[in-house]
Amino acid sequence: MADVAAAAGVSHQTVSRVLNNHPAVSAQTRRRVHEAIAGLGYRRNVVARALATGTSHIIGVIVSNTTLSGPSGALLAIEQAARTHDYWVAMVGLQSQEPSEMTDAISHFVDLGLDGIIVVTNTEAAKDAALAACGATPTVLVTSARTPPAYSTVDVDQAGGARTVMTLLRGLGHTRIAHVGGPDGDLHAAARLGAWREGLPADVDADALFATGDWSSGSGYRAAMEVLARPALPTAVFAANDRMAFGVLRALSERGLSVPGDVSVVGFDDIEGSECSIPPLTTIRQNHNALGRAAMDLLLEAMERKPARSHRVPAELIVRASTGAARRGT
Amino acid sequence: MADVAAAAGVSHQTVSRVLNNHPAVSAQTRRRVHEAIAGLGYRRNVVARALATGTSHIIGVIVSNTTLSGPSGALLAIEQAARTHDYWVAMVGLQSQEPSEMTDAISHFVDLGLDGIIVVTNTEAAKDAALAACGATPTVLVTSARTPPAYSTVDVDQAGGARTVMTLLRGLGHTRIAHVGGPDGDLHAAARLGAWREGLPADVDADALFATGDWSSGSGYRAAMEVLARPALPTAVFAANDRMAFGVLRALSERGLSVPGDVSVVGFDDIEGSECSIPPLTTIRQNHNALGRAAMDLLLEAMERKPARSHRVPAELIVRASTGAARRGT
DNA sequence: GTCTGACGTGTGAACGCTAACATGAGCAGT
DNA sequence: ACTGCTCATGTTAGCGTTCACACGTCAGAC
Repeated sequence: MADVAAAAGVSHQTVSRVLNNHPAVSAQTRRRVHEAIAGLGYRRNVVARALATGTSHIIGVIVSNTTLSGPSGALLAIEQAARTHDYWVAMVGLQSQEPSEMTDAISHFVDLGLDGIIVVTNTEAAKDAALAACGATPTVLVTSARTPPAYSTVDVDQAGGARTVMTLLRGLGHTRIAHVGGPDGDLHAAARLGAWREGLPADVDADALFATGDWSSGSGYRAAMEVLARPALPTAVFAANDRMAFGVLRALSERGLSVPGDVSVVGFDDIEGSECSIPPLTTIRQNHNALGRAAMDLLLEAMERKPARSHRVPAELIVRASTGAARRGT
Repeated sequence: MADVAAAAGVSHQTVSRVLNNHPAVSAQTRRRVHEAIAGLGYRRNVVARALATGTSHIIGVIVSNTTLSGPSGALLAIEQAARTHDYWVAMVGLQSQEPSEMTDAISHFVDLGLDGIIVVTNTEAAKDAALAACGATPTVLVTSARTPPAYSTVDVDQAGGARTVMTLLRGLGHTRIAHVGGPDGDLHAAARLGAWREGLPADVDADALFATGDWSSGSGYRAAMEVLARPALPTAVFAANDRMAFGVLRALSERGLSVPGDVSVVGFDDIEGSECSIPPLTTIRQNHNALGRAAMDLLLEAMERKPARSHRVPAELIVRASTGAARRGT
């Protein structure tokens, strides 16, 4: 910067003013400085600027379970939204459910002097660890967990999406609707499970229609096989995510049951490939881009010390060929 | 830091030495400083340290097309590998194929004073833009592109994987093997296409057995429908990725052709869900973790100014139910 | 003609750390 | 007793910005 100042015949402070678009610089000086910058190929040192201002224009994003399409889609959408606001993203993908890993990641981000942090998490424990560690750094959570009112949150309307599924299936005449749920402790799994149970007729034995998976397609296959081995066959299966729904489709296929003729199947997420399963899968689409934009907007508000608020992104039902009317008499 | 120094009754420099595990500090002083640090809850300012040392312990990762499972899997694996070496990751997901977007991202990373950059890209243009912008910052490319010898590269052995597929199919007696290729300009698509063409018997008309997609399952479906509409049916289809293979499976199912009875199908990537397609998909597994570890190792070497070298991660054939012997007489 | 204010610019310190050198104590060898 | 070495620690000067303030200059008002 000193070189630029010398080349333009001004002080380093004037160069700084030009760089920051400070109004009190004459047009002529401004031009001379710009020429000197271009001539010397000068680039401002971002680290020194961060040290002097205490602001880095970088936000941190922490995602809990990156092997899933949901969190990783959210990460990428957030990064995209951040960049449209001229923020850059540092990220950590947690490998375990250990709260300590979350704590370490957050406190490193705080040390780094990041302008803000967005935490994408699906468990209460991870959320609590994040809030305990984030201190005064503006933080937004992408989660379905309840949070103290001081923190903004964003999530896709999980329960609403799941209720839409149940409304669709009930409207098609289904009553014995099985559910392949996600893992215990996962808040999305819990929200989808809750909506399923509430959408079931009161006289149906929910426990007999329920099995649990770990989000993987293999676990969906096994869960479906387990349910199909029980006395009363379901007429529809609502899987808590598309991958498990793939496993359900395969299980039904192997058992010689047609979809949707014998059994209807619904998933959740609308991942790539759902439109080309056999048959194409009815599912709930999560709008990651809207989620990412909302998270970034709320973080910007938090950085301006505006009051926290929460935003819920609606889920969209995508009806494909895997759902049809319930068979009479079953 | 001055407070800690005062509390421990030493100079700030001694505190710095303790923090950096400098040997020339007596055990007693070291203990007193540690106590003072704990007592005051002191945390070192990472930005100031970066300014003083010129090193940030952060690496940048740029991924070209984050909507695909490959690049996003690579990103997450790299992040994981980086953290085991005590490096943190700043990331950018490019939204377009514009070289200028790559250039902007890289030059911002350079400005940021990152210790190194890893670029995950599948196109020549993006690779060239990256190399033009990275300057003196150590850079490793995750790509199949040819690069100047000054740069280390890592990739999964695309051609080798695709050759394995052809060997398998030929061994099962297939000769009319169709290929659903990836988009033009994509280097992975080109490598897989090349291996397919070379693995075909000389007297088979390759053009009649080829169609192109854009990696999406829908495009795989359309490409398969196009090939199936031609006079001579293939006995096997090799799709350039699993998602397009899903589309192929659906197309075959709708045309009433059984898999693998009438037609065998092979994909590439082994994405989640491939084990539960109908039928489960034979495919090539890409080891993202090995890729990420190798990329990080090479970057560490580059940061130490060691000579560049390249590493190729082997691809693994996963045989599932979608492949079987070719029908006699077809 | 002096005062006032706005405007453009320069000066010094500060941000919080580390690198390089300086200092001083302790000890062994001559 | 003096030299020379090692070891532990302190002192000073940066790293490259921005911030707070001081300083001129010029216009307009009285």
